[in-house]
Amino acid sequence: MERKLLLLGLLRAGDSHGYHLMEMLDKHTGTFIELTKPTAYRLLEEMLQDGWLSSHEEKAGRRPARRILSLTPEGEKRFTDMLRDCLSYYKLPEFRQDIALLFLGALPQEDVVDLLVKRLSMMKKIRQTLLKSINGHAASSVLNNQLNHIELDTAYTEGLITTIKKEGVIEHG
Amino acid sequence: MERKLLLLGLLRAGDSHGYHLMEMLDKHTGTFIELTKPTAYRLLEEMLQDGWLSSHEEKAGRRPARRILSLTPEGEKRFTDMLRDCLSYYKLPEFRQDIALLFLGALPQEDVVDLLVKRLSMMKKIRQTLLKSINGHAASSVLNNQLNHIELDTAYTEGLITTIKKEGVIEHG
DNA sequence: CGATTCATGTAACGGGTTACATGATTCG
DNA sequence: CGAATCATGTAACCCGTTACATGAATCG
Repeated sequence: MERKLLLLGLLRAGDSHGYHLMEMLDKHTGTFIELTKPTAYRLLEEMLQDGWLSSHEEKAGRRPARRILSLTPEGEKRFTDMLRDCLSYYKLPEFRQDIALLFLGALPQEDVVDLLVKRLSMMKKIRQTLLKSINGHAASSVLNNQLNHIELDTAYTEGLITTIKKEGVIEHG
Repeated sequence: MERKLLLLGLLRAGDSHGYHLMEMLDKHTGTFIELTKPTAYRLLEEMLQDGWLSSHEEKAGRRPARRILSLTPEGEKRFTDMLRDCLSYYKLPEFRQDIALLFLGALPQEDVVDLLVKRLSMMKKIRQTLLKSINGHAASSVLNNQLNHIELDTAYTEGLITTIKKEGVIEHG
């Protein structure tokens, strides 16, 4: 599972605790990965149970104690195993958003254009935030690939809009 | 939710029953959408409960009875509402598979190349099946967009491989 | 002194999958 | 007669989210 891989990968760079890991992810990957606190804490807890991680409490000043996590040798092994599995595997991500495009004929043409324009503007916002997180970023190669994907969708949507304006909605199914 | 939209959209074209809907999806969208039987039956059941659909039993020959489903006016309304929502919304799909690319430095260079080559071959298989389902297909515009996405990833991965061969693994994080 | 940050989590729910259960019908 | 097709579903589980709970420390 990729999220465990991610957490283990971060811990490989140095011991850390849940809160700090989440901080790193927010900055590091931006929109790239969505991983919420409850999920992260649960995954870490699981990996502790399974012996992939060890922990000790650390009191810095009078703050609430941190649970510092470290990779165990077992965890290190699992990391490389999972890494090999993930690297050699590919799956086309699901483009659920495209489902709606199958039914353009169900709405008046002008409405379709308006709605697609809204969709376009969302894309452009996302593109902007992606661009920001790319600047001077370690993982910029991966993020650049994402940028290319969103630009592909943008071009596709723009094409759809102009086609619809010219030739009307194409009926599917 | 896009899957309900999809089922409603299919039912808009004519009354049908669960099994038949699943058949249409298998042929129609190929790899495009993954929707398993239990999910489909549950979604249909929910929409029946909510009055978006009505049903009647139909005994064809001596086969097990079919539950024929029809859109109600309520269902028709929900369909267009959801369609508008989905059309005007965009979200970048999550590329979880890219997580592994953040940690290429953790493996020997030759291994990374081998693993990425495997990944490439999976991409090419997926591309092939996509190409097949595009031929003479109603939803070919959307499928073509998907094809472009997979070709983008292919090119990216090929680029990675040649870079690694030339310059070694780029360290992240 | 109120808001934000640091730091931990739990509870409840949503959405989806795999594997299992059932049983008649038709095809080879 | 055995396998595939037609047709319905349930049970158990996995993965993930939102919203909530707690509480000290620091900042403005």
